[in-house]
Amino acid sequence: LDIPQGSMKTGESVFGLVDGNNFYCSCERVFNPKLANVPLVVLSNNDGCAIARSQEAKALGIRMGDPFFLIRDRVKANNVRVFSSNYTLYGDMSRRVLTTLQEFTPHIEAYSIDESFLDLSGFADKNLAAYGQEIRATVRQWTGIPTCVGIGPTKTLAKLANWTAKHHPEMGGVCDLTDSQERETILPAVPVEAVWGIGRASVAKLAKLGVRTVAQLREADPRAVRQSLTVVGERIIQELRGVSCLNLEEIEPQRKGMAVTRSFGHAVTEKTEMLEAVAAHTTRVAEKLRATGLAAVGMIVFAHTNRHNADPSYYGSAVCEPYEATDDTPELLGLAVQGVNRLWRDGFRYKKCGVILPDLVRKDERQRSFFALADADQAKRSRLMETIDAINQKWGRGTIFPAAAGIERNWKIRSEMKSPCFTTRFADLPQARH
DNA sequence: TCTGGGGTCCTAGGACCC
DNA sequence: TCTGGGGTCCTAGGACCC
Repeated sequence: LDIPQGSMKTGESVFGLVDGNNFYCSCERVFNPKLANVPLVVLSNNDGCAIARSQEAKALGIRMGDPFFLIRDRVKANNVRVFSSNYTLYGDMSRRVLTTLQEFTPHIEAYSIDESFLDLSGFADKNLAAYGQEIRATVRQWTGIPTCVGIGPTKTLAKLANWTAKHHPEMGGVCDLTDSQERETILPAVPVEAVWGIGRASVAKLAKLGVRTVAQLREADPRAVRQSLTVVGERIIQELRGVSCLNLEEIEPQRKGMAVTRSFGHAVTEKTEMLEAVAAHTTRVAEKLRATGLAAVGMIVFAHTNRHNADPSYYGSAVCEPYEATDDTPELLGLAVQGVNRLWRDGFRYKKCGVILPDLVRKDERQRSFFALADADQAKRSRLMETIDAINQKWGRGTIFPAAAGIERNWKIRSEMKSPCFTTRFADLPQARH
């Protein structure tokens, strides 16, 4: 059986998946008790779409990704509390949850901002469901974040267990699918779209094969499924059968690409504004590079118009390459300006722009070039960048920045309903009384 | 009568995730 | 007026090599 990625193990592995409930909404509730038990949504960047909804908001029929301006009436009528996203807060709360989970097992994969896989293999003689309850209760008490815990012999089954716990409140927030008898009662009732890795397109393809439930997918012929869902689909079947194909990734692999892209708060028609925005995004992505010890081999600058309206449409992009891989802000800014000059077309109403670094290398392993700056000059530039990063670290992001990134920033995203950074800024500390 | 065999690397596009 | 942002993986096909 040709199943790359990870080694195949059977039997003794046990995975736990801890997932924050409506995570961003829960973060907002931790420091604002008035938000308990009321409908609440958190919006995407630019206050565009609903990307997190409390149970009460879900009950009102507000769906993931609903554009805010389309649900505004329902929001008003039902007094739904609305927040712009506050990633500083959510990131810090995520870190607190992770720290708490480390009390329960040393082997953790931080899978996303609100989900972690736990290796529970050594706990097989314990009552796993009871251990799951202990985890939930501790995370709740120490961080204020409610979670659900799914447990299974493979990552895919742990994910499915988590889904089950979320959809069956009577289970108390924990579902253990390590027992195959338990799986027999649950899997036939779960629709195939609940499976990790099965999206819209795969649901349609599986329907043609007559596969609608998770139990049917597990019993399906792996070769037939591979025909339409590739090796990914075949791996899912094995995982559902309890054959582990996906390992716990405790060490974050080196990332392969990096990007900073944003919509504009208002349509941009002036090239100077576009240059500012691209420069600001480039400045940010360069900081991210240095924070991770990486350097960019190339850069794609892009800008495009609004695809949702009748404005004349234009998608522009330009590829730029430095002499050698770099993490230097001024050098990347030079490339970005080149990019804008090449892609800009007068007369369009631009909606979004961004900078993508598709190929990254470790800076200390980069291929050197004859044509780059001399080493002594590079060392000076590195010290300058280190100093700027240190100042911005100490006094807050954006304390000093290249003038090219603009002062007024009329193009900036909307973020009109943002909560304070309760846990990361002294000025924003929550008050117990006024 | 009528053109080999075995590779690698790169890219675009599709699909999926949170 | 108004619709997010940042990632990963897989495959097919083209280009190229000997």
